[in-house]
Amino acid sequence: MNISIGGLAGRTGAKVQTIRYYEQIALMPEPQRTHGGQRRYEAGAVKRLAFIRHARLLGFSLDQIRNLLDLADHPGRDCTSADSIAREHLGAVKAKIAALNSLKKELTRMVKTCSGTDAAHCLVIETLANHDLCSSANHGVVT
Amino acid sequence: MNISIGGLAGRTGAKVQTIRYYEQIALMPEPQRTHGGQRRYEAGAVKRLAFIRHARLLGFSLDQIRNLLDLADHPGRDCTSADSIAREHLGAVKAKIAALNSLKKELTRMVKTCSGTDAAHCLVIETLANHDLCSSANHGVVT
DNA sequence: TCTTGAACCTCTAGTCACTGTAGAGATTAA
DNA sequence: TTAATCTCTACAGTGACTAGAGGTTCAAGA
Repeated sequence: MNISIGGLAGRTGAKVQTIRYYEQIALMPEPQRTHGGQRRYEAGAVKRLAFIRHARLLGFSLDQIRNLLDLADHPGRDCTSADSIAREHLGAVKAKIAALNSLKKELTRMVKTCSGTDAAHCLVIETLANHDLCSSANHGVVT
Repeated sequence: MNISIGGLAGRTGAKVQTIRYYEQIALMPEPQRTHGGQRRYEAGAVKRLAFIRHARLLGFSLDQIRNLLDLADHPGRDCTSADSIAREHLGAVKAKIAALNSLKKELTRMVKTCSGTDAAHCLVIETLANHDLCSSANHGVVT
């Protein structure tokens, strides 16, 4: 193996800077260096980074990923906490979907009725200015 | 009127620090001050801040809100751009919902089959380690 | 009028997960 | 050998706030 940081980036889809960042926050271990100071990675690094990127794509936070990696590094350990991290995240995703759906409804109502004339009679602006025109108790999402 | 920053916060649900932040980025105008230097707000400030908070609840960015406020300040102007800001935002919300739904599917599959034993056979960890076990082409969301 | 304590002030730094830049040095292919 | 490409460190910036330190002002009660 012994690939450069660019090679690792190419293999995993992560950016070079992102890899260095992961090393900085100790999510990736410090690799060996060449005589000239450049990083050289083993096969294990590709696996680990792929794990991280995949978990990021699924929306896990780096802190959650840190815990998941810790578990992955110790195969004998009880995996209940991995399960609960995933369940917790699933719950958050579901909540976000619900909030966004209520948002969508509101926005659709706002947009549908805009006649596109002057701002004085624009429903978009009017709705925003006047909370009563809106059914939003609280969408609970700030995107 | 002539209320303090705390009074304004109480009336709108914004935090005191947030109001000062909005002033700093020129989203809220600089209010009058008491002899001792404390902020005192007129009724217009309550309206404007309510507009901002409402728009934030609906997920608009501060930049979008800046544009919307500009339109609200000029009632004679054409409101097409307000409409298009709202439409654009609606599109983003819809896209996010779609991405989160595909995420939810994936996570549900991951979580459902976890037997809760040791990490060596944990599907959560296995799925993350092995991209092939996962149907995610790209969920497109990083939450 | 004086005292008290809650609310206010400014300023700075931190959050999350990166991304981008500058200027210098290392490596590789022709 | 030289040019092109890659990599290095260090730091600033993103969005939308939030938190804290350390000091000042205001309004209400005695």
